[in-house]
Amino acid sequence: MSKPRVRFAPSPTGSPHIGNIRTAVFDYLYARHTGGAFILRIEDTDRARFVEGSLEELMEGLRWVGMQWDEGPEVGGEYGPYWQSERLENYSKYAQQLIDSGRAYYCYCTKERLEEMRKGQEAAKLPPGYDRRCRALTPEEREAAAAENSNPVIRFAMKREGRTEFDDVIRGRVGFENSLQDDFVMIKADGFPTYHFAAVVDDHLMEITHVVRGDEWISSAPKHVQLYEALGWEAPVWVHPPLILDTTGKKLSKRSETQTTFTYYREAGYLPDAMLNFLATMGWSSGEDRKLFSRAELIEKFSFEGIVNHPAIFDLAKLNDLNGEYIRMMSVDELAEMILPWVQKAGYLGENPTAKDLAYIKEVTALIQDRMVTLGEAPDLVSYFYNCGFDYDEKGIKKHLAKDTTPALLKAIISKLSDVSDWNTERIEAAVREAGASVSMEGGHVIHPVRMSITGRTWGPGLFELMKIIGKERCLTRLQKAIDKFGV
RNA sequence: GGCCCCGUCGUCUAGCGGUCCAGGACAUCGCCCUCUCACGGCGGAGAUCGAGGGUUCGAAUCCCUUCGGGGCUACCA
Repeated sequence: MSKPRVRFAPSPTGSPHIGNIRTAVFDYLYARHTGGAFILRIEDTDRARFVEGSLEELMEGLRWVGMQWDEGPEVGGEYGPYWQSERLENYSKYAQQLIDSGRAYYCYCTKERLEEMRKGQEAAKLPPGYDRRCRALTPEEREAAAAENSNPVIRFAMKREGRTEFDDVIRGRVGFENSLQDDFVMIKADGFPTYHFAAVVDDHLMEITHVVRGDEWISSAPKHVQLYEALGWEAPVWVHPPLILDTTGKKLSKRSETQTTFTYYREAGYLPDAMLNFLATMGWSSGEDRKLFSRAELIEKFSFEGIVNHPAIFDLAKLNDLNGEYIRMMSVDELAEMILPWVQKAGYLGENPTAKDLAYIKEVTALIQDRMVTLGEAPDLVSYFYNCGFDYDEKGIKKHLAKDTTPALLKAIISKLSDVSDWNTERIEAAVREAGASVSMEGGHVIHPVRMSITGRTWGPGLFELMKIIGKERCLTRLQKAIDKFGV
């Protein structure tokens, strides 16, 4: 048997959707697992909904998670073009073939008539659908209709009797009553094909072996199955993974509270591997009690059979947990490198950091690594290592600085610290504790005021480690500043 | 409304007739570590497997019914 060929076929109608990307993950994993081809095909058949730049955003997103397609835009391939808008001849050719064989027909009904018809059906509580008025026109009737409407659409003549059944890898055997099916439009009045027709023609021409698409498509699968039949083509294997739902249990949409734009997660500082891990394990399970999977493991273990048959609710908390895990798995050097652009964007470092800057950011990174969930948090976590003009936490001031014991304590600490010549954590700690003891204070009572003075915060990395990195001079300055500011 | 799909802790899931009075992970709570916050370690609470009937010596696992949720129902994908 030849190698599988799967395709991810998005429409460039807006920012890539996280649900679609999850489907792409399944495509990608399956292709890599089997050594098959992962194809990117652009379904730009709806000219009205086309959004400039969305294809670029999508490709950038796919590459960001490391899902490079083997055929498609920018990489080419033997089955191109990979834009449906450039494959129009194919659709008219096969549409004509279907008309000739009696399985498709021109429909001259106007939108107005269609709307009226629908209203009537609604009022009569009948299932909506085209009434097939143009399905069996006599030559005379056709001529008359053509005179009225010179821009007919082409409809597919669905079977009127029996059932259309097919096997879905995830659902098993699924069947639909033919009498309930609609004679859908294959070619629109503007000459462009609809999804149903274009996808079938292209999947066949591109020799797609497995059609993987969201569950929302399963009810239109009979159209596709009948199309394959009518064209005399062998249908692909159908795979309809369940949808991803928002926290209210509805299909993810722009209206959902959950961020549905894939790009958002990249910009928020989630890691590609964490994202891949998260997406892959939402709706798919290897059967093991495990949450961390490397890309290689995912590829090795993936199978369609492991896809569950029920929808999953998008859980940000889980993504956050995974991202934290991936951040902690990185070496300090790697992490520092990833953090760098964020710190630069925040203005803490310039375009061309010096070797000293780089060494410094590594030291800082080591201290914040365990506390970081997303890269996007880096600027905040890192701020007081660069910026001396920070604000002080209000509650912290009340609790640790606005006390009459504060000035004496901080003065004692400045004095002790000034004598430290070898600025390392042991010496700093000793000095701070000794200074505290000299004014009869210890533990948190001395450490918290110092932390507040030096970072403006009540929490953070170990005080002495952080002081070591910030340096003696800046520490002393900040302590003095706190005395001036909060000393009574 | 009609058609189709789905239904195990709050969430993601394991489970394929007995080893399950249901396991793991996230979230949550408590304890330990500790200068705080994290990390880490330990522990707790949390699912009568949507409900009701069968089948069977035995069911989360098989069958039927029922309820609930979702998807589709365009000259959008």
